[in-house]
Amino acid sequence: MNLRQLSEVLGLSQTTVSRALNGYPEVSEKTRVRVREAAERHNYRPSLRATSLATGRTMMIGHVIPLSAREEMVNIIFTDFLAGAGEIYAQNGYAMRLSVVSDADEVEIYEDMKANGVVDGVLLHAPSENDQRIPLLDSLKLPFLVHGRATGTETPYSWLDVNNRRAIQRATEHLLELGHRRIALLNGLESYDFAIRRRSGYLGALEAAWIAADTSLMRSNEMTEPFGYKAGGEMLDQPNPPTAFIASSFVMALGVRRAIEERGLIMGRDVSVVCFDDDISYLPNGSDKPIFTALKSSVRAAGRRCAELLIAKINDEMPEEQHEQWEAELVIGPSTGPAPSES
Amino acid sequence: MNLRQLSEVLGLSQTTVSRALNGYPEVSEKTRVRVREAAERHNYRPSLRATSLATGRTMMIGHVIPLSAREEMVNIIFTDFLAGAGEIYAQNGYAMRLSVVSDADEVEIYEDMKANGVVDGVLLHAPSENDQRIPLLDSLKLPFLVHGRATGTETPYSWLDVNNRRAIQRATEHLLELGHRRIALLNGLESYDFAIRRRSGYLGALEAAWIAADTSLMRSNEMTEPFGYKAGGEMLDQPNPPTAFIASSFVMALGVRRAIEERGLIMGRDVSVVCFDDDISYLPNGSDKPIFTALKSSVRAAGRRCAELLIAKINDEMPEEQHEQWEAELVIGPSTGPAPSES
DNA sequence: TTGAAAGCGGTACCAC
DNA sequence: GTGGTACCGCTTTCAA
Repeated sequence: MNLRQLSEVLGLSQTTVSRALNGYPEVSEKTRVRVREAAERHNYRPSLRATSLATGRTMMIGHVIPLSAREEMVNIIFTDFLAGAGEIYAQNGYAMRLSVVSDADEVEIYEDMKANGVVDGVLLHAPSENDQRIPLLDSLKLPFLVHGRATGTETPYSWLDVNNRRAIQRATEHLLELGHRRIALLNGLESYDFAIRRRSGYLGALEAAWIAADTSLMRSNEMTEPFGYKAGGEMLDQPNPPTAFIASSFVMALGVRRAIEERGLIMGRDVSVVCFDDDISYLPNGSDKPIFTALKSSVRAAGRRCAELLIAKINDEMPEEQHEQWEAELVIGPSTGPAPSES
Repeated sequence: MNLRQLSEVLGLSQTTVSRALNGYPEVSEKTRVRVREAAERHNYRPSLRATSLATGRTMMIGHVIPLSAREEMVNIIFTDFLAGAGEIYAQNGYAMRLSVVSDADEVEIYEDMKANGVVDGVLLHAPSENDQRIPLLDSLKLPFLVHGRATGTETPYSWLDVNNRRAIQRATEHLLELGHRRIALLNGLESYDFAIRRRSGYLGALEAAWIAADTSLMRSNEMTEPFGYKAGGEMLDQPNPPTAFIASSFVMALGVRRAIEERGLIMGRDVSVVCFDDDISYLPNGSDKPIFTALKSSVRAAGRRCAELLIAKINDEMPEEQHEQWEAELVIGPSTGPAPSES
């Protein structure tokens, strides 16, 4: 049943039926009621295809997942963030359009989206330093919101980010207070802005404690378990191994844990591991070691907030660029482990 | 630049330009080349809004995530499965439409999708026993493919599923061979078909070994870390505790691990834990215990295959319903742990 | 081989 | 308050 058929059934014009259904004020109340009932009775649903052609709006929000960044994405963004955003989208009549795209097409896809007119706005994930997608989206006049930030970008843009720098700084300070002096950082790919900020927090805390950074204790790569295992193991096999690790993600921390246990070392006694993750908060904590992780609910809330801001933007309800920096809901504990043995 | 403008520039009709661009044979080769070049030069991109209204196809595939099943979804489906499906979609010009929906709207959303015409097909996740969505989608004539199976459904439908029953049966047999007699099952919600199959595999292995199932060793709930922790702990505190656990997901296994360690028990010596997960394969394995888990790559492949089948279905290239049951790529090892101590 | 014109199913301007 | 009608931008029949 389409609009024409419905209007014929009612003996009204398409115009009137359309207006009645969309809440225009000039329709008389009795007509509106009659139309609503008929629409309900005939199970009328307007075609979104037609509506979007006529109005230019698709009620879709684009999320682009570059193929190369899959590992990062899977860790950082997917699941809770998307679930949170999806809830808000649903409440506002939007749906999420997810496209996995090979890196070569990364630039073109935004131009396509604009020209095709398949989305009303875009949510940008995992920006890199001076991310080129931001000026691109800006010039395309496609409303967008960045989850994270891109240092070095002069184009004004709205973003929402967790305070990555402070989170890792606190983690480092925490380990320093426990007496650790050789603290390793297993970071995500430092082409991503969040990883740069995390490193900065790590370095800041060390500097404040008058400890020189040791590059043999700093590694950066895809945030996977195998990398945590490999890098962690190599560091432990060094002449002067670390007594504590800060992992940039949960799965990395699992890898480190495996490396530790394989060498007959005891987590929390010989080596401490701390991790920060936007996504999963389940760091196994039976043994005597610190936990340091953002909560799932915090990420979901971030997804919700991003969605709200983006929708406001699409509806032109945002007068100027908005920026929100969140403190991660960090958890430390329950037991923090002893100081490292003197070496 | 739209079709009309392009055709004016070329001094051709919209018809010819459209045909040239869409590879219709009746266009002369020189015209086609000329049109292609002009389209390229003017950066012409056809509006998907208009195309989909005209053709009735949207090049979108719907995935529905019920709000209540979020936890399950996040574990089972999201990430690798979606990434795999997304790759295939992209290769074929499709995109994924993800909608998070409250449970009350679960039925209506499919009717909406059909009437709205926003998707060309639907991928169904986490079916329950006798899932009502299957006859619904069938009657709506909306092409769909089920990831998983729904026992008790008489409507014919295409599905792709991992062999959940055999996977858990093998896990159980494995623990039995190690000498375990009190093996606990922490299952997902048994309203889901996969959970029913897993339980069946567990019971089958016990029965074959002439061991009576003990309901105090069987629990079913959302597959979260807290549930694994709680249920695992309660079982361990029983007068006659289990010597081994089979967890239906990775995060559940982490919860069990926490419960074990909190009680001063040693993983792999006092208690063994085995888990099966479609998603994450990072069961920490430093200590002496069995690992039993499906691989990430296997799930990604499943996503790809599902997408392929669904696209074939949408394009009417599938003569009859297709069913594929996959053996999970299971990993056992590296060390299997000793037999439980006599009690 | 090319073109004119009628859809697809709505929205919104302009009359009445 | 209601209706006629010209779009939105592409596909597709039918005629030339």
